[in-house]
Amino acid sequence: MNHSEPRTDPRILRTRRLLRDAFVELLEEMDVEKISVNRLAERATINRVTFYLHYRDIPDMMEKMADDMIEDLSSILQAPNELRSLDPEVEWPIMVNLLEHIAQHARFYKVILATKRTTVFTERLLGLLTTLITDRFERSGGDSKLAELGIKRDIAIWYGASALIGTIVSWLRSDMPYTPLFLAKQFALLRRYHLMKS
Amino acid sequence: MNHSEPRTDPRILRTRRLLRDAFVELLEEMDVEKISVNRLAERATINRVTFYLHYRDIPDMMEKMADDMIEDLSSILQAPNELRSLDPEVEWPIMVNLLEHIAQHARFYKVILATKRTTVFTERLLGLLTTLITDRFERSGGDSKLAELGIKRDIAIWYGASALIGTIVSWLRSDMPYTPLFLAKQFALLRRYHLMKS
DNA sequence: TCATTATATTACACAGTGTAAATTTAGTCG
DNA sequence: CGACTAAATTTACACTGTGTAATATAATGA
Repeated sequence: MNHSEPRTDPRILRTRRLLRDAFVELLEEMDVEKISVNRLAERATINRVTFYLHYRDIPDMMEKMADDMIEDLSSILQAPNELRSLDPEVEWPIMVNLLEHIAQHARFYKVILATKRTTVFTERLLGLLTTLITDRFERSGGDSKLAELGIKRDIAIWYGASALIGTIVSWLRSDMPYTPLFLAKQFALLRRYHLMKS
Repeated sequence: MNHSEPRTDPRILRTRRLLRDAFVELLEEMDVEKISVNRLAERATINRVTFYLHYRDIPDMMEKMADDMIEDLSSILQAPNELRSLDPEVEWPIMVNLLEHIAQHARFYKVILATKRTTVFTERLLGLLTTLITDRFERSGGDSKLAELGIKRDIAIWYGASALIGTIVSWLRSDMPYTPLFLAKQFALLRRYHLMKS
C-alpha cells in the first residue's frame, strides 16, 4: 500500500506541528495582531527564517490551517453510515460526529473559531441581538413554548442571534439583493415556524 | 438649550471623522493587518502622531468604532413606536428599522462586519455548513416547503448555516455545557419546527 | 485679543519584516 | 554504512512600522 503517497519529510511535519501548536498557544494568551513571526518562531523553538520556508506570512499560515481544518471536517461529513450515530432519536446523525470531533479538539476550535479582534464588531452586534431576542422571548411567552418543545432557552437564543447576524452579513456580502422590509418579513416567517408547534 | 452638552472641539471631530473614513476606505482595499498607523494617517491626511492623541493603537480604534456602532443601533432599538413600520404584515417592526439603518450605511457595515482575516476559519466553516444544509434541503424536499411558506431558499440557507456556526461558537465559548449529542438533538428540534407548517 | 488646546514637525530608540548567502544538521536511499 | 539531498540554522542587511518626547504652529471660543 501507500505507493502513491509522497511521504513528506518528518522534519517538515515537525516544524509545521511546532508552528501550529505554538500558534494555538499564543492565541490563548493574546490577540492575533500581537502574534509576530518573531514570537511565533521563538515559542515554536524554531528559527524565524524557517517560518518563511513554510508560509509567506501569518495570514497565509492561517489560511493553510483553515484548509486543513476543512479537510478534516469534510472527511467526517463523508464518513460511511456505519460510523454514524444510530440513536433513533437523532434526526441528523452526522451532526453528532461533527460536534464530537469539535469537542475532541476543543482547545483548537475554541481559540480558532472564537478568536477576537476584527470580530469586535460582529461580537458586539451579536450581543445586541442576543438582548433583543431575549426581550422578545420574555414578552411573547416564547419561553414556555421552548420548554414545551424541550428546547433550552440559551441554545435558542444563541441560535436565533447567530442566525440573524449571519444572515445580515451574507445579505451585505451579496450586496443586499432584498429590501430591508422583505428581509425582516422573511425573518418573521423563519422565526414563526420556529416557536410554534402546530 | 444644550447647556449640559460638553460640545467637543470641531478639530477633534474632524480628525476622528477623517480617521474613521480612511479606515473604511482602506478596509475596502486591503485586509486589516495591512492597515498600519502610517498608512491610515497618510490616507486621513493627518499627521501620524495625531493618531496617538486619539487612540492607543488600531485595535483600540476599532473598539471605539464598535462602541459608536452599538450606540447608534441601540438608539434605533429604543426608538418610539411611531417611528416604526406600521405595515400590518410586519411582525417585528423594529427589525425593519434596524435593517434600513444598515442598508443606509451599507458601505460601513459591509466592510466592518464582513472583514476578512481571523475570520478565515469561521468563513470556511460557514461555507462547509452551507453545503451541508443545501444538500439536506435537496434530499428532504425542504425546498418545496420553503416555497410554500414564501421563504427564499438562499435566505433559509444563510439563516440555517449562520445559526449552526454561531451556536457552535457560543457553545465553545461557554466551555461546552452540553454534550455533542444533546446539542445535535437541539438542532434537530430547532430545525424541525422550522420547515414544517403544521 | 488672548489663553487654551489640538495638530504638526522632527527626532529617536526599538521591534518586526522579508530576503540572501553560507553553514550545519538530519533524513533518505542505494 | 556512507553519500547524497533537503531542511533548518546562523548571520547579516535594508526596510517599514511603532510609540514617545520636545517644540512649534494654528485653530477655537470666551
